[in-house]
Amino acid sequence: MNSYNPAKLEPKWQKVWQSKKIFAARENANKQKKYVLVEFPYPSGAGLHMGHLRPYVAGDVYSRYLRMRGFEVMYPIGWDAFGLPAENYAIKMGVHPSITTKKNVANAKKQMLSWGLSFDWAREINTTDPEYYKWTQWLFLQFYKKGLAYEATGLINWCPKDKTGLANEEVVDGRCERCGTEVVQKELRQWYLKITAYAEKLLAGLGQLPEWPEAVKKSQENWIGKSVGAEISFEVISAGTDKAKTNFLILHGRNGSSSSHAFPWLRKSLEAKGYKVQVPDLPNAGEPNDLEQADYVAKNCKIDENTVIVGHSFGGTVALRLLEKGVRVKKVFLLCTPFSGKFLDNKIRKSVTEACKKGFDFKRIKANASAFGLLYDTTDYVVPMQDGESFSEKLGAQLVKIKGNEPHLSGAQEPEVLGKILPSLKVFTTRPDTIYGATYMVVAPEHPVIADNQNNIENFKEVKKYVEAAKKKKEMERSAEGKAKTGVQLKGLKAVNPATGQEIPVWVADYVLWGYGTGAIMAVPAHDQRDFEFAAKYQLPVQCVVEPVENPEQELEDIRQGKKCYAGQGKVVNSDVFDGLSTAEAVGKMGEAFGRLTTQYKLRDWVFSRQRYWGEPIPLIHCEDCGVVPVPDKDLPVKLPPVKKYEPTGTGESPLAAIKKWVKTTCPKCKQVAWRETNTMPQWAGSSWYWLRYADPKNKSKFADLKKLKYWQPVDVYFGGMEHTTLHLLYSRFWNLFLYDQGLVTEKEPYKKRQPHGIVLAADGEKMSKSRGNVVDPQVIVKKHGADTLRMYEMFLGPHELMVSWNDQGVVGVRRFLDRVWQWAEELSENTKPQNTSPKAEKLLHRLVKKVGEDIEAFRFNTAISAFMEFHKEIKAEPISLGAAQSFLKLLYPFAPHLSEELYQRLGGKKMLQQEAWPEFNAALLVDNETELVVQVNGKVRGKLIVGAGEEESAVKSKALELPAVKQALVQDSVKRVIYIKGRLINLVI
RNA sequence: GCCCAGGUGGCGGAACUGGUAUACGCUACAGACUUAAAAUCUGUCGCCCGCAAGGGAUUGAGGGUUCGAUUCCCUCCCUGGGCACCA
Repeated sequence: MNSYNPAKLEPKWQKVWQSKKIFAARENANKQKKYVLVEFPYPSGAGLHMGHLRPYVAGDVYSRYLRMRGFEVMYPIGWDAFGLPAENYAIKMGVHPSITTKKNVANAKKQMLSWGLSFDWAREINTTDPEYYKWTQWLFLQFYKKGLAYEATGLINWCPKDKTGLANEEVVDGRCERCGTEVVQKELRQWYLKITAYAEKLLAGLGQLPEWPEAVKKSQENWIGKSVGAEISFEVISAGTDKAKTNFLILHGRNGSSSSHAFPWLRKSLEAKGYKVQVPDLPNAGEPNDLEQADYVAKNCKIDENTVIVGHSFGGTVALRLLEKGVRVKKVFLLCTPFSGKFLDNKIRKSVTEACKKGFDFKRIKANASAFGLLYDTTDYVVPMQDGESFSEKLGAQLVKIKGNEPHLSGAQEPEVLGKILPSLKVFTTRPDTIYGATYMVVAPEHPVIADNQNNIENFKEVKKYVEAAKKKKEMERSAEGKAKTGVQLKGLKAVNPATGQEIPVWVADYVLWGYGTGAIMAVPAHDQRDFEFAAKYQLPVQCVVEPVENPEQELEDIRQGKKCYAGQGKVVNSDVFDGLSTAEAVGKMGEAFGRLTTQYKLRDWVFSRQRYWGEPIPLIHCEDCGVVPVPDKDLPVKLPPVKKYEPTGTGESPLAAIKKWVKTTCPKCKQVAWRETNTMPQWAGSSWYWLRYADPKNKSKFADLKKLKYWQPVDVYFGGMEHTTLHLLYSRFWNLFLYDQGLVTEKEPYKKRQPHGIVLAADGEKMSKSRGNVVDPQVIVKKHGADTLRMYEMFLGPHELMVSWNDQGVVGVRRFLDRVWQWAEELSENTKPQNTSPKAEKLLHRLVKKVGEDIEAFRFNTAISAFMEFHKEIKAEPISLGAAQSFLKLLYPFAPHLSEELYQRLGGKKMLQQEAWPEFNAALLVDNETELVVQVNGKVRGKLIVGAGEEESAVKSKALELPAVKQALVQDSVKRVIYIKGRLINLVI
């Protein structure tokens, strides 16, 4: 008899399986498909660890099981190989990351093969392979072409150690998710993916994923952070003087007049607020001349340094000519003013185009006004948005895109315009129903209203000091201080509560975040805990406008008097015509009355560029004339050039920027000299679509063939870790939803079921780490006990989704079990006399078939393994037929494939186990005809009875009453009630 | 603070839909085999009282529903994870 020698037989079967390609997946129209996915690893120098093993083995057990159940199973694997470790190694040792990667991949693959994983290696992919990242780049360009990839300069999270920008999702507790270095804010030009455009779809999609764990869905929901409320503008005035001095000059456009468009309404609205307004009728409005009109205005209107010019369309051109002439004003608003002289409707407007062609002296213009406002209509069909962008660049002013009541902002009323031209603070609130209780306003330290009003803020020095201190505070410190709120009043500024008309103070405080909503709030101390604390500290007034409906009288009095904050729902009071409404009704009504209803998300756009070498180059070209131009499909991939130094510059430029020869290229549009984008993509890029590539990994003309995608999509089960919930899992859903909208994939949601797994801790209950010296190397276990033991113990440790502690001593339990199975089967194989399975063994086997099948489908691997052990203990001395023993091996196969395969052959199996069918169970055999029944008196166990399965209550009762223990218990009382559960128990109640 | 898991022997954990709590494995102890040890096999093994037969309490704590609760409900405590001054 041979003894069990996994070191010998495991490599043998691994070779056979590979050579016979029994794990290859094909598009087979006659079979139902199953797509089992595990997160592909980063091939690190340290090799794969226990954390990788857990999901991979789970996926393997499941895949092998499904194949035996007759499904066409795809279980693919690949390498997420861009990333910092290889790059950092390159910096240190000068070895190209691709070499390190290749070496590490070879090693990890060896490990995977040694674990007996049934991957389809023909579909292996590698994100660093140009044939792969060609399509990552191509997909990026699809985003770009749809306006979902954009370049912007802004404060971003910057890791000083890795010297690169990070996405919001990569910052954990103010530290770099990868290296733990404290993240700083840095002003940089970056590429963004507009994931916010998909916030609603990403949220709604969660509702269509019943097989996802609640925890994962909740977490994504939190991260997206939707809140419904209203945006409301509060007019801002500077104390006393300013309002009287400011005056408005409104200039109409071509074919306009003082009585056309929204001009009469605007005049009335402004005058009602106490401003002086001039709206001249300009000469030759039909075919206007900008210079002539500017002269006319200069002669006929009163203009001083407190004048705000509002120029609509061509009126804006006239306004700029006025400044060129040397007229000094306070501010100029350009409303849909043309720049290029080209129009969206392609009509000819000769006078306008000619005026544009003259160009502008922006230096002079900028010198003659202290501020510019650019208001452009998103529904305009005449003046392109591009014109607004051009002005924005030339004037250094922010372009504000609004949606007018009529296109080209030509409605009879344009409230959005009014809101913008009056100095105002916009707030977002989820409680517009409490607006009558807004007794002060707070802006974030970064809010531009502070810099804009430098001259109007009396205590500007103090404010500036506060703002600078706040900016220095790291995120960490802000939260470490807890809820202690600080702030400074902007003295000299007042806001007007649009509901009450009252003037209220404006404060700056860092409890208001620049990154959320509008960076400004209306503070309602009576009904918001944070505002209440702040008001208490700085003695600001508290005005109760909501009363709870059900609270006891005592508390109600405190709330009414503003002594207590009440943030709940209730009845609206002290709110004029809205009194008596429920807060729920009032949210909508008051939101619409004083602003507009809108929705906010916590989700931020995804910072998509990294200033590092080892990533996919962003396939864009910067041309002086054509702007940003995508690299044509035929020129993809943009390959990483060889470099001498991998070190990031640290200035915010990627190491690629130093490769002059590579950077310099020609513009695909105009063939002039142009420059390549030197940023690379984040590591998340390659994994945002990899599961699609598996369906068609060798395709040279497409990222994946739609027919093949249709067969394989969606992923049926995706095994992976909790740590990717708001990273990879969110990002890849975003890419998939986008591709779905482009008709490039067939499913809205990529993963039908998500199966998370608990992390594997060391024996000491700590995380495995080199520094703690508690790492268990899977290869050591393979060497000592074999892969089958490793796999089974890993599964046996505990429920797949819970965290478990590896215990080296525990491994032997599984090893002993496999040893016993081996002995048992060997003895059977040597027994030449055929025998019949005993009824007991037969019954237990059928139970095992049912149990193991159910457990695998529910990913309860640990209890399936217990069942094997129990079964084996029970039957090892029973007579058993060859067929029954083979069935047992079929069940064991997904867990311990090598041992099962070997023994199956020795017991006369003809095919590979993977090609055999999963055993069926006979339901009739599962029923017991005699059962052990528990006899209880008042719920306490007093004895046991063996009775027939169908036995009636009366018969069981009389048998039960005969039991001595029952008799003893019944000495003094009589049975009042009998509860009889067939096959379970009889309970005598006395 | 909010949301989501979870809390069962010395340890990892099991228990279907409310029906014998502690399956399976580890550890420990005893025995067999051995010159001896390892390996293997057999047995014992949650707690308290008891020589034993037997009895009692017990699934984080307290309360409730029920003939019966690890399981359902309420309050609280603890551990892990997520979000966190999100207006």
